[in-house]
Amino acid sequence: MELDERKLKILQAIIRTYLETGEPVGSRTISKYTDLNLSSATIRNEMSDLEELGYILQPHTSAGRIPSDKGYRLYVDTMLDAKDSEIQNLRDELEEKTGKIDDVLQKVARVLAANTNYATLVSGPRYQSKHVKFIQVTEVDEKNLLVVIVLDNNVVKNQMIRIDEPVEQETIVKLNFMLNTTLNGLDVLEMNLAVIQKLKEQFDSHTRVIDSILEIIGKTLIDEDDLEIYTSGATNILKYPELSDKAKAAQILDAFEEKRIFHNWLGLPEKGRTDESHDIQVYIGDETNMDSMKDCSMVTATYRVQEGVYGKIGIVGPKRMDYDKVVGTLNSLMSQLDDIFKDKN
Amino acid sequence: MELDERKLKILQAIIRTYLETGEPVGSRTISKYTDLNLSSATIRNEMSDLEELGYILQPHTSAGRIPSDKGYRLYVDTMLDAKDSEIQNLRDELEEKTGKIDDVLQKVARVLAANTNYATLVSGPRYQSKHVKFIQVTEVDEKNLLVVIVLDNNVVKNQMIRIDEPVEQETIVKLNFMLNTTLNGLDVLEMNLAVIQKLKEQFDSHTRVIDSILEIIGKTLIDEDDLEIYTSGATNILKYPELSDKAKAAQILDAFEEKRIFHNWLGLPEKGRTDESHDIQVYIGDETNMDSMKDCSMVTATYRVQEGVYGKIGIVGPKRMDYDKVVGTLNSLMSQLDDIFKDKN
DNA sequence: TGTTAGCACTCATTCGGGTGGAGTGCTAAT
DNA sequence: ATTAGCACTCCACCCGAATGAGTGCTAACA
Repeated sequence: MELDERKLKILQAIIRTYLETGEPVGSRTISKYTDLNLSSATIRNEMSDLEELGYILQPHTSAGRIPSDKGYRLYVDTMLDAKDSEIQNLRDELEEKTGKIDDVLQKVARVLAANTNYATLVSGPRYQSKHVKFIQVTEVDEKNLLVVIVLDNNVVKNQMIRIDEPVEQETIVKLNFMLNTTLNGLDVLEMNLAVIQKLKEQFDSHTRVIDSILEIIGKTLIDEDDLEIYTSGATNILKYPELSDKAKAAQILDAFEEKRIFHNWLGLPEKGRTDESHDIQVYIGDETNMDSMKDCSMVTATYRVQEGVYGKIGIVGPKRMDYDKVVGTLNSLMSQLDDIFKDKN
Repeated sequence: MELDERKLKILQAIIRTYLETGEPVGSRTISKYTDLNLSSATIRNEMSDLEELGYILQPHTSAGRIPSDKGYRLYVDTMLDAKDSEIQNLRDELEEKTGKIDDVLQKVARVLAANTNYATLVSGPRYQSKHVKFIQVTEVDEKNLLVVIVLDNNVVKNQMIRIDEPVEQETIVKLNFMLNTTLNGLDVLEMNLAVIQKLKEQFDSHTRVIDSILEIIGKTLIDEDDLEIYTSGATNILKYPELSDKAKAAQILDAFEEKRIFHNWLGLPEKGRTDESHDIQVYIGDETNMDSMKDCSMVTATYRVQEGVYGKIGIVGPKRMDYDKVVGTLNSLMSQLDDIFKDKN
């Protein structure tokens, strides 16, 4: 059996209708809905075929059909028109850019959630490789040294170090010089034992301080944890009856609270259709690879702050989410985000 | 009519039973439950009185009684035994103190939620007054200056400033000296125009830089927003049928997502019974002053990191939450937290 | 006078049967 | 190949009866 033109049209009609109503759709509805002018009986036959092909399924005999994951997949891959999104200019709402990128991202999540009525998440930008650009150790008072590290992506990290005995000013100056000359531009991998040994030798009287500093640098460079994820509108999922039974809702909401679960999301493989411009991906059900999301779909996009620095945006909703609108909205948003980040650099 | 001994006992029995079952409790149940050996009829009479006094209410005729807010209040104020909490040593779980206070607090929230089956929130420590202890401006590269500010509570803030033209090393040294001598120890209120004017005069060629720095300092000192609130176990509320209908649940969960709502919580007045040791407060229903919490109760405690630096811990659950256990758990936790923070200083 | 047994009454919940409607699959006619 | 018609299935809903927990009241009792 083949998926001919007509079957496609019917499948599309089924999915469209189901997206709207959230209820199983029957042959009569489709028979009226389409421009095919077919009787419900014919539709029934076709539906029977579509079911056999795995694109739709019946919750129980004598109920209408609902799209299967395979059906959604086909729909997303081949049937979305890239129609203009009717979303208003998000930019206005983002315009008061406080300069802090995390505020912007949190706001993006919020705006997106408000606009789509789905749950959203936005990951902070990830830097592909981090190098030390600048290190500075300063004495704050007799008991505290402050270590400031600037990475080549202009991210600044700092940490206090407690010291037992005061360190002379001169030593600090020397230390700074040494640190900057030896470590500058180095990746964490390149800070091998030889380099470290060399440093320690020079300051054998302050090994504890050096140790602390190296530890901080290490942490800073490999820190995976501090990858922020901003979320918004998690409770939107309660709006969709098929997700709002207690067990399912708790599972999904937990995921949004315990954002850690989404960390692996950042590494999800590309799946099916890739939107030319903004890397928009759709994951349906199990494709998300997250058990808690198995009843959801997720649309993601990637934004770039600058070359090699990117983050992701995700929208989570029921499988019957309005893919068309979401993709449109994301496209529009991404363009605007690009602009905003461009302005910044 | 007076609240005599017997009425109290009956009220207590009603509340205890209701806390367990979550369902209206009838006269017969109480008649069996108590050691009073009274018939259900007598209990009924007493209940009728208690209702008239406002301590309990009937959801509808011919249902049992449930405690009113006033009833809970009385219960919490006078009937809690300070029995030892059976909670295991939380400290073990917190022991791997990563040194970062926010990690510790997030963990506290998590442990607490797991132990109580309620939703928890923990506010980051708040500093009563902030003064500048140390400022440093450094040139990171030709286009960027880095401003590092250390407050007297050892909180470090930093921000980059873009500059159009390079600033000579000498100027920076001078600038640092000036900033530290003029601003050191000052509160934001004390940085009046005179001080600012003086600074600007000295560096009239770099007013833009000075402006940026002052702006950053200002923001740092009055920053209210960066008061972090950590939450955990929000979805626990779905476990309680009386809270898990869609509208209510969404409202409460929203509050936990949009943590901002809890900001005013930090300023809630003391209410009723104050636990001697750890400032444990119970807010019932509207007492929380948050509309979204009107069907919940909230137990809060205050922890102190050091003199004048404190934060709050809150537990949110249904009104029929197990106050006894929660207060016990909090007490135990607070002692352990105190120790942990003591170690740190 | 406080306590209790008994009784009539209320009201939420539950359960089963009946009904309507939506939908299907099959068959026969076009 | 399409369609009309029909029998059949099954969910959803409504209704009414039964259930049962609980109350308030009254009258009797110690």
